[in-house]
Amino acid sequence: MARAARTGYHHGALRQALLKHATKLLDKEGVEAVTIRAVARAAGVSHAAPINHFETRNALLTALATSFFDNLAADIDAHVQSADDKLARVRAFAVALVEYGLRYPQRYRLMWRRDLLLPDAALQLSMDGIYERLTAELSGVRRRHGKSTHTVATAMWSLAHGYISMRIDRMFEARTDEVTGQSRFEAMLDLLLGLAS
Amino acid sequence: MARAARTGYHHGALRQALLKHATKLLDKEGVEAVTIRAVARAAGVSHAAPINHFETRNALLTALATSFFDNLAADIDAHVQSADDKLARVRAFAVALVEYGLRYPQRYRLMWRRDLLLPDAALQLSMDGIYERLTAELSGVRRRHGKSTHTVATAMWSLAHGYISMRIDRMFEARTDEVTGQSRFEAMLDLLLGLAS
DNA sequence: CTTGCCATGTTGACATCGTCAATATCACGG
DNA sequence: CCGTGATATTGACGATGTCAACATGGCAAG
Repeated sequence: MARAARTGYHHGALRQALLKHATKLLDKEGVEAVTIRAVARAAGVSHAAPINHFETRNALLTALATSFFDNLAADIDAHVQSADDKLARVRAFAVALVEYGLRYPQRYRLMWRRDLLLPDAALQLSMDGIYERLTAELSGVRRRHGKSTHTVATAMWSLAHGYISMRIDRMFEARTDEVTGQSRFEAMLDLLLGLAS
Repeated sequence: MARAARTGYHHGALRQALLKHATKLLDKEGVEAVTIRAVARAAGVSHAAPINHFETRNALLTALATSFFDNLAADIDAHVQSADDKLARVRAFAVALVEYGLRYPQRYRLMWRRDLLLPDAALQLSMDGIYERLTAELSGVRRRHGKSTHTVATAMWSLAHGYISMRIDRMFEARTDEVTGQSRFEAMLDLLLGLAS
């Protein structure tokens, strides 16, 4: 299985092709454009062919989201590894998350569309992996306050997720004063981590 | 106009009725269930009747979201007014926001579905009103750090929005240790406001 | 080498949706 | 008393997800 060329009737590697075209459609036109039929058209197969590889549209979207979580995890690892200081690793985690969200807004949105994603072991695993990376990094940092690691993790996660969501939805567009973009987020992170100057 | 009883053919107060049934449908089954036809059925009119009051489905959803933002603003005002201390008012703002989001998850989700909401002056006004309340409360609070009011506002907003979103999507479900719910969020807020014990 | 099985594709159908156009009803102002 | 404009209805169209019936052909067992 997983052949490369199509034999005329059978495609040969439809699953991969579907995921590729679905991602392209998602990035370009948003999740609404990722219909089974549109993806099938893009791959040059009949409208019902995808059902052999993804039982429903939501199953396709779930597979997509899983792959995005894995990509994000890789990005995070790369960022974190290139930081020396323990605190810098924590910041690198958050920065990687924000960068991914702002770079691929449609993917990021899909990743949290609980109403579209099926309960799925693989997806859950990929998601949990990210959160575990965060708690792992945080547990190594000394704290002056009495909050638990989970509290700090939840706070950082919420801050980053909220910031990304609002930026994607252009909520801050009209009221950015001097500081914007990455440095804006890092200033917020300083606040949370008690590093405010 | 805005009569009460239906005359047999004409409804009399369809617009109100549509919004009421749409809200009920939304709370019960999510935004996907809020179709023009379903709302029309609930109101006991034909499938195309709503078009006289809302040009498209998204226009209906936009009107819904606007009313929710107004309700939220009222909730916030009530919470904030019952606090004496300036800092307590800021905390009351955040708590009101979180309470609303967790109380009406489907409404809260819809309020941020930029892909479903039309660019609309009334909606924008209602949204902006909320953010302005936050900056107004924040500008009265003394700060030890050098961050601007906007930075703190953005941070608080992001933290609350992220927390609500993740709670709605049950992201923290599996990993809540001792502290949960409201007190969990308040602990996070302490962190951000530099009140960590 | 042959044969038959079954994963993979195709075709056609159905219900549902948003939206539009044509038509019907009726409350109210002239 | 009448007709006109706002409001409802009916019917249609194309798009969608999904299912069932059928076609194709790669591959493994004989």
